[in-house]
Amino acid sequence: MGVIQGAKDRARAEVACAIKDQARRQLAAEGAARLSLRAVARELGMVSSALYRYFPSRDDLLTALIVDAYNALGATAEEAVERVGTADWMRAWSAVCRAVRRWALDHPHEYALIYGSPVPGYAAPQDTVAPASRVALVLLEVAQSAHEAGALAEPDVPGADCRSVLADDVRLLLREPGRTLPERAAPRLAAVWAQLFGLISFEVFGQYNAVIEDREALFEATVLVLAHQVGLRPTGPDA
Amino acid sequence: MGVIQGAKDRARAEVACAIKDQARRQLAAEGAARLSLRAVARELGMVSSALYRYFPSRDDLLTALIVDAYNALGATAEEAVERVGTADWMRAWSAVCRAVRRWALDHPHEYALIYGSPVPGYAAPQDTVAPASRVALVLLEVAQSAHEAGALAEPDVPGADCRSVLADDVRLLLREPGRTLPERAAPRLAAVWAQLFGLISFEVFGQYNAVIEDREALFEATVLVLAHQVGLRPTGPDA
DNA sequence: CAAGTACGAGAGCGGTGCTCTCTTCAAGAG
DNA sequence: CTCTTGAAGAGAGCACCGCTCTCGTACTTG
Repeated sequence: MGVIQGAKDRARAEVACAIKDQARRQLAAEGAARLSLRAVARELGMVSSALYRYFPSRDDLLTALIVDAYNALGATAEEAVERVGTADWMRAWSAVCRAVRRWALDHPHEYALIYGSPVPGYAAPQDTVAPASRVALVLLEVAQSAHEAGALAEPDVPGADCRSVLADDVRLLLREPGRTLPERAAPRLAAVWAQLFGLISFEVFGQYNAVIEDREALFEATVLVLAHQVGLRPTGPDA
Repeated sequence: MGVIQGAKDRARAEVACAIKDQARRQLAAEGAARLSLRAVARELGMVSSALYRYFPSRDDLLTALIVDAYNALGATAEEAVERVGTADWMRAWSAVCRAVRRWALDHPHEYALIYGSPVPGYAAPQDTVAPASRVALVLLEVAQSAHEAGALAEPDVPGADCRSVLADDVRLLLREPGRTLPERAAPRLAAVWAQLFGLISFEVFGQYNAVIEDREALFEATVLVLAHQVGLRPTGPDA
């Protein structure tokens, strides 16, 4: 087969896609816990055993959904930053955070799948790490552009920076061509990354019920604090 | 029956406790998804139907475990602050955060049960809200003691405070006798509360895999930033 | 002592993930 | 064009699950 895959492979990919779509629909309706292979097959007019030709187990189907969810969220974040550009880094920062929150609220079960309790096993399969890091990379890109403009401040809390916390993979990533962000800024960013999702998780998972009323206002305000924590300072008037 | 419950009630409570213990053991070993009523009953030498005399459904057993987990974590936080006192509020703040993180890392599946994806239904039962707020109340207590010492600073990020985000329940709580914390400090605290658990969740749920190596160092450093964000400033030399 | 009741056992229902076998059918090799 | 090979789906079946119902028993209570 050449660049154009044969009809058979195309059909196979289409069926796999239909299975994922139906599974995603059940996921959105009932949550990951109640997602059933048999129900998916039933809805698609197949018999349950046929489904195993495409996904070797329920966990593999879930993993595929996880990868898709990471990619959907990552694409959302990337689109947000593309739409506003990084010249005004404060605006870009807020736009990305807002887009991530919006996606999470619109897809609570998919969000729970990727940022809630890890459902299958305890170690995420290797093919989830790249999609999972897309949002973080977008945040890094915003910080990078601020740094290039010389507007990445040092933290104003003493002892907030710490050395040698980064894994080697990330250290290498930071040394890639085009990346000039100092290594000591990365831990701050990683912490803020986690804090951002903590904020969103509390809202999506209902921890703010009967505590916070106007969650959007709190989110918007806190996103500014997080930007400050990374070192971003209000964009100058020339932006 | 008087204050001392009859033998029958005592036996009933003991069996219910044994069921929860066994369930907790399976939870720790396999996770909430794989917790099975039949396996619990089998391990206890009963038949599965007998278990329904104590918990009307699997979800009810899970809810009981959730309440217990919230209480265990809450007690841990309370003990931490009792051990160091609130005179040195920075030390108290770090101690509480550290204790919560320690508990989470020691009980990952129980942590996932309460701060991961909500497993049963979407609305948490009413009897979980009080246990769930114990950690937040401890953090509030630390902030309160700093405020009494006149050491609760205003945020240094413009626009970080916002009005009318609090639910009425919390507003009432803040007006209880002995509570003098200004209402505008509460949203900051709520945001930091969520951010703290975001930090811990990323570590427990493996989001920091291949990203952050020395998670403890990053946590300790970030906890200081969070304290700063609440308004806590380093305790004076007279503490 | 008698009535009532809480408890455990057991069978059973419908559902699940997953495996195995069997048939069909279409693509590629000669 | 025939023949072979392999992939796809159907169906039965296994072990397990949550949950319900019934039935004997043992204990508490009036």
